[in-house]
Amino acid sequence: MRISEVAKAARVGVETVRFYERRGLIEQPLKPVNGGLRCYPESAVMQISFIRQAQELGFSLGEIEELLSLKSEPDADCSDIRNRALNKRDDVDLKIKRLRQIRASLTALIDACPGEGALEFCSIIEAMEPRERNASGPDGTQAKRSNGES
Amino acid sequence: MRISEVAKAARVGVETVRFYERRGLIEQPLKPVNGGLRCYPESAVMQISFIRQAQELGFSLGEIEELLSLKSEPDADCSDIRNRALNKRDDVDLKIKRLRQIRASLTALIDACPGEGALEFCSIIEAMEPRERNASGPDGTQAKRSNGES
DNA sequence: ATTGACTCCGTACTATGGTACGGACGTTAG
DNA sequence: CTAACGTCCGTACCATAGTACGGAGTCAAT
Repeated sequence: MRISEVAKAARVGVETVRFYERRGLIEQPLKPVNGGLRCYPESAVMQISFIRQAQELGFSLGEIEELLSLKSEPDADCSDIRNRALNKRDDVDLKIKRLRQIRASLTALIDACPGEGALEFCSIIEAMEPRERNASGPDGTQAKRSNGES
Repeated sequence: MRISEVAKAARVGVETVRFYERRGLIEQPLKPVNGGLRCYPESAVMQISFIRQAQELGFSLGEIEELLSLKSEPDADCSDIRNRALNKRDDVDLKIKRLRQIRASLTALIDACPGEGALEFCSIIEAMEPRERNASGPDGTQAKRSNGES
């Protein structure tokens, strides 16, 4: 396959394939010795798909790299991978927990907001806006903002 | 207050305060006309705290900027803000939903993994690894791989 | 044989949210 | 008064995950 075919099949851009090669996430096929364009094995599509799937599972490219490199270590075993998945699940749990807190805060804000009228009465704004903006000089130093450029 | 005091009170770095100024998220106090260092009003701490809170609520700096600019529009009203909060809550809901799917996938992977033994038998790896790598072995693609026409 | 599409490759740029640096000032304590 | 620390400011840099570009090479069809 040519790179554009691989990219299309894996639903990424050609540049993304190259980017993954540069990152070392996928192996770049050698150019034919006689010169010419690289030929990609079908498996490249699967590899890229895997990367995208792993990203969807919340792994960063760096983590995916680690995962991938584990495979080449002869004495790595299943539990290494499993532990990573376990850790990642904990990460995901934490994220969910934090999002739930965020959601609760947003709901509180939404419920408290009258939903109409001027902003002065909007409790969301109130929650975030300090009472007064910028008073004059803190110690009365020349509050006139006529020019003041240094 | 001086910038370092503001930064400390808002629990951010001095550079972050400056960064927010550059971004236009907070107003940079004028330098005293007579020269010297900028004096920050107490409210600057609240403004920065608000930014951080809004970030925690899942708003990006760009969105926070929008929120902030809404306040200066005289005919903006409460419902604009409320709708933004509503939209953001929907975003959060979506994120939670996706994370739950991710979590389920991870759990499936974890449960299916024997948890010990060589990687060849690890179902997590299996789930992500295409059946065959590359015709010539682990990395021995080096062979002359007579560029079979692709 | 020439055109046009595709590939190869390095480099540069995008956005996001900061962090760090260096030199010139300002401020304050000894 | 001078040293040492803080501020000011522009600029450069970090990581992340790509995207874009320009010029040269390659390939297939006309």
